[in-house]
Amino acid sequence: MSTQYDPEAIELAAQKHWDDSHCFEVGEDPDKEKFYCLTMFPYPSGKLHMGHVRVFTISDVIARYQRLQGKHVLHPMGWDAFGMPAENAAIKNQVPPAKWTYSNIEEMRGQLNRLGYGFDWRREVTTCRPEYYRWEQWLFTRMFKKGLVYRKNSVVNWDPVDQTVLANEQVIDGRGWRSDALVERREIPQWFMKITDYADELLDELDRMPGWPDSVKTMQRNWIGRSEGVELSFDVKGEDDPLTVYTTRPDTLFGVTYMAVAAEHPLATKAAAANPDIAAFIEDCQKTDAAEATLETMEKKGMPLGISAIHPLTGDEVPLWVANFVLMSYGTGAVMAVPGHDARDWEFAKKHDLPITQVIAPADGSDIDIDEAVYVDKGVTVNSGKYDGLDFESAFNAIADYFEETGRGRRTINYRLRDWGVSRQRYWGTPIPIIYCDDCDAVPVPEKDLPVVLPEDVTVTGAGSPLKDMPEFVDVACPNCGKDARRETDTFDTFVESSWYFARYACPDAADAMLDERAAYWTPVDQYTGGIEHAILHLLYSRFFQRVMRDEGLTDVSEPFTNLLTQGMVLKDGAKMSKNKGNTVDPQELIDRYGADTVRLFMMFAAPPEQALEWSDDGVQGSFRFLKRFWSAVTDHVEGGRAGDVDAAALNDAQRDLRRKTHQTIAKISDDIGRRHSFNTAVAAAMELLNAVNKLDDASEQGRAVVREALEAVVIMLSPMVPHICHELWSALGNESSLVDERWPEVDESALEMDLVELVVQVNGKLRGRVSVASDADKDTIEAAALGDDNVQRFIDGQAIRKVIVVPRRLVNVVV
RNA sequence: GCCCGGGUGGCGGAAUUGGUAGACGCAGCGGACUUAAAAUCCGCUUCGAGAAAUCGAGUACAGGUUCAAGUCCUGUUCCGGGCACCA
Repeated sequence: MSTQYDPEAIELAAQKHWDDSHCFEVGEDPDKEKFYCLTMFPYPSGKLHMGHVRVFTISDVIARYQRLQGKHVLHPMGWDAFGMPAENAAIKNQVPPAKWTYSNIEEMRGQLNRLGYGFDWRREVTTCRPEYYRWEQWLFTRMFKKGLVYRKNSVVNWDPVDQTVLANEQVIDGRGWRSDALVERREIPQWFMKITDYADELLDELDRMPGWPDSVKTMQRNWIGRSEGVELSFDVKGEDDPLTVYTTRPDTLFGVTYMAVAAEHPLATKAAAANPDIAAFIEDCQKTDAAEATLETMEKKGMPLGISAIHPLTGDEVPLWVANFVLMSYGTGAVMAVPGHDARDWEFAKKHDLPITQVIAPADGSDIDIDEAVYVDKGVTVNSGKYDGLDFESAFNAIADYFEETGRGRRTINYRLRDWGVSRQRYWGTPIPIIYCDDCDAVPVPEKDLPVVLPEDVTVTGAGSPLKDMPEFVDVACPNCGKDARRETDTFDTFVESSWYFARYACPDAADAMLDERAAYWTPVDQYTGGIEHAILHLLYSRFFQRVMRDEGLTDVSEPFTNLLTQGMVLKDGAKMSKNKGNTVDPQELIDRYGADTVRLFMMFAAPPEQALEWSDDGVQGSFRFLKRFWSAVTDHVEGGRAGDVDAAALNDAQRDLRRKTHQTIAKISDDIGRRHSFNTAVAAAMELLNAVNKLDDASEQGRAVVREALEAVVIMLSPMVPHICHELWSALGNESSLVDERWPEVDESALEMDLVELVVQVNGKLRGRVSVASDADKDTIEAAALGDDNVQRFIDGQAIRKVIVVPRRLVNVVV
């Protein structure tokens, strides 16, 4: 064999071997323990970027590791193929989105193969294909029949110049990205899915998901935002209907000094009709984009409506304001303001000179000045009439009881979570399978007429969906009454496609059903890997869809992803790699120069998977250098012929030390990959072992035997990260088998035993010496040895020893 | 603004359950090999003092708990992710 490490030759040979043996194509085998390893599928944007390489390598490492553990591993790949970039490319280059997308997929599939990922390509799923999206349309019509979808008006960003709806991403500093016009909020009818019907289940189940990071579970809990509160009615002077507000702090009710409604609220609309200033203010409120971050960070503005509500307990008049920070989409679109005990209300009251009343006092009796600082903690009620002197819970219950008894309010549970708006005014997406008839209203497309196929031969101009100008698409007979009717031209949010693709991989060719019995074998996903940026939306929508599919009888599984790994971004010069910033590194160039294994190794070694990874050209060099050392360590060894087996009883000290290191390393790497997903430390441990192998200059029979044992272990254990070089070295070591069919090495506990251990000795917590003691030495022996150290005695310096703390096999701390 | 992370040598990072701060690698410095360069190999490498032994300081900042804190607690600060139409 060649002594020169030639990555391209060995990588192409290894890839050919995997292809020819079809080793990554898996069927269902009920006798084997299955492991479904999945990565978030990519949007086919053109070429692979470093973020892709990172996430797919992590996933491939886990998949290959689990296979070496003897599991039956499914590792599929597909394409999240609908989305805005295809339309943007279409406008720019005059290429139909479909054509652009399919050619990107071809390019990227080739790159994935060159990186040596062990995907089962027979299961490839492409979401823009009718065979895929027809089932999503089908499920939507089932949800329609169950009342799980509905249509209502909701807010979009409107570009008044381009006369088109903009995504939040297309709004830059409140202006349209092409027209530069000030964006307006506008309401249009859109379809919604009732994810709120599942809010409690989605929330409660988080407590039983040990395989997810706590941070993601916390984010989802906060996003769902379940709160227990009270709905209260305030009479409004001159109005028949009362104004209803929701509060989680009814204990502060006596502190209400004003109320505020959203700009879209009917009371505001009514007041605007009579007052041009208010009308102007409301119009001004519309001149902003719809993103919550914008609303929350912009200057809090408001205006009195000139009408008053009546405080339900005191009978006082409370002025009504319209304010830009009240959201029509949350709660009732109106809030009661308690400036003494709510930070935002306090600031607003200060600014507009509204009264601030203290109605809660600190429970510890300390004094506060409510004019100086807001007090938001729970405490004891004051200035609250007959409700004075109550703690939070008593006040909450007393006031809630009063409102329920008088029929003016009720205890209620509120969610921050809103129903999922799935309509998009875009072309390149799944057509929403609805037909509008003047007589029958919105009618779902019957199952026999599915899929509603998206025409692919179109010209995209950027001014609205081209579907609107295609009578052959739009004009259709009502499935109910046969009258002339119009097809919906909006398409689904692309999150709909990504909310169930993981299940479809189990049975991508199922022609008669969304899922078949193969899904029961493979789902749920055992290990899901993807970007932390998907911590809420994609992962929550998928959990919702899984339950919708369950309730449709398609599966018994409720939670789609048992274990979740969220990987960090790839940065260069401290910023995310992106075309905009011009700081991208093309993975293909590095593959051409160093080979796929070097790129994979650097990705795994440079940072733990959850953290951001700082790109380093020098670091890539280092990974390449390591692989060259690895290559020559093995090829040098096999030049001496195949070494025999280890005879543990015949080893000298140096041989025993290396063998101990080998088995310590097996234990460490197994734990690092299998449990901790700490790939960087696993690689470091393999490097250390290889350094130790290179230091042992011993051509004796047992010397070569312990080296072979170490090298074989390293070859197997590094193979998930650098599969090609390991494939080649495995056969170089004289093995007939294919490495992918091997088993992970086992720890020989007897090799780990040690006679002596080194302990650290501290005096008052500071390191002052080291002692070697027998590994089974008792506390007194250890103490005596520690006190016998010269430097330790120097620091004790005759002072009285107050305490000696002995931590077995670690340290001794002498407290004087 | 709100929610979730993170901050450790010149750099990426390690320290897994509160117990030796800096594993492993990069860069740098010194040496070997070479006519020379590249490649490779060996040694040193947190900062300060010292010939050395060793000592002092040190994990964003300010406090606290503990025999012992990078790790736990309180407050601050900076950076990143998400905020419902980017994917």
